[in-house]
Amino acid sequence: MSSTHLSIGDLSRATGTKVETIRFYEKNGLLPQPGRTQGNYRAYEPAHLNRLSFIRRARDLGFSLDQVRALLTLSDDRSHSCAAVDVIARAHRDEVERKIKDLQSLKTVLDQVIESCHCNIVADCAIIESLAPASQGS
Amino acid sequence: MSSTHLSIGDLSRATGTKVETIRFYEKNGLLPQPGRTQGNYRAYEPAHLNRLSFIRRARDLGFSLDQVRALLTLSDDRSHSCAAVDVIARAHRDEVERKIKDLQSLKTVLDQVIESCHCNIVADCAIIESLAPASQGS
DNA sequence: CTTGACCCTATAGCGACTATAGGGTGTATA
DNA sequence: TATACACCCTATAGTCGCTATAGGGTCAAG
Ligand SMILES: [Zn+2]
Ligand SMILES: [Zn+2]
Ligand SMILES: [Zn+2]
Ligand SMILES: [Zn+2]
Repeated sequence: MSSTHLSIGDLSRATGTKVETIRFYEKNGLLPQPGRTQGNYRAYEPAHLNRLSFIRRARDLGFSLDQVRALLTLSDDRSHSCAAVDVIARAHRDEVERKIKDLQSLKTVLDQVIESCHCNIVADCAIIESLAPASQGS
Repeated sequence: MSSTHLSIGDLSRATGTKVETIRFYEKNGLLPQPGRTQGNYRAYEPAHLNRLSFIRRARDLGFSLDQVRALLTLSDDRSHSCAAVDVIARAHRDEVERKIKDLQSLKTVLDQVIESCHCNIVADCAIIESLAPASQGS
């Protein structure tokens, strides 16, 4: 392998991505197919590393693979308006906001349920009671 | 079907659970197999309805199916200490708490990223820049 | 007697990986 | 030179919690 080419392991180490995940991104059209060595090893260019870093960063920020694909396409069209980028980012932020709210009200209920358990045996357990619809007799 | 028996559709309507989901719970050992009618229809007892309500309530609270299975087993052993119930509930609450924190710091970053976009074209877009590792040239 | 609502099984799909089986390649060392 | 070992390859199946589809059977009403 020439010094300008990177193996899949190099990309893996450089980005903290599992090798299988990199192949998965390729199979799913997020990462373009690289050239191959004589031994059929993938031989990446630095641009591949940049692209993979982009993907991972976007994934870290919680964007879906579909959103990442869209962001990549947009980022390739450098002269295009970035309005579409903004739309994707805001949609994602709104979703994160919704999830936070959902989890917060969930936690409130869980706190109440857990707090209410001052018992010893399951028959009297307020946690179990809070799950059961009525007196169970199965 | 006798009036004391419930069809899968009855359970579905009573709990807001899709029919396929009920069969899925049965296949995965959460809901015991009911009797069958002459026409091979599932014929549920009221106890099944209670159990399904329990499952759904626990799922609404975000417990995993494994956790629900454990809670069901514990709730069947009425004389047992409820310490194990407490452990499951607290573990779940802690996880929810962690997720909230993760999403909150995620949202902070997303807010910053979105806020920083005052541009017009992708080439200058701060959102794209925040994803890219360096200047891209692929 | 046919329509239509309901039910059955079995299987595949979702998202985003992860893991396994069963091999091939390339290099360092005994 | 043998061989050990790290690394790479493909293809396929598994994870979770459903959901959807295909291709049928059952049952009551009109
Ligand atoms: Zn090249
Ligand atoms: Zn208790
Ligand atoms: Zn019965
Ligand atoms: Zn912008």
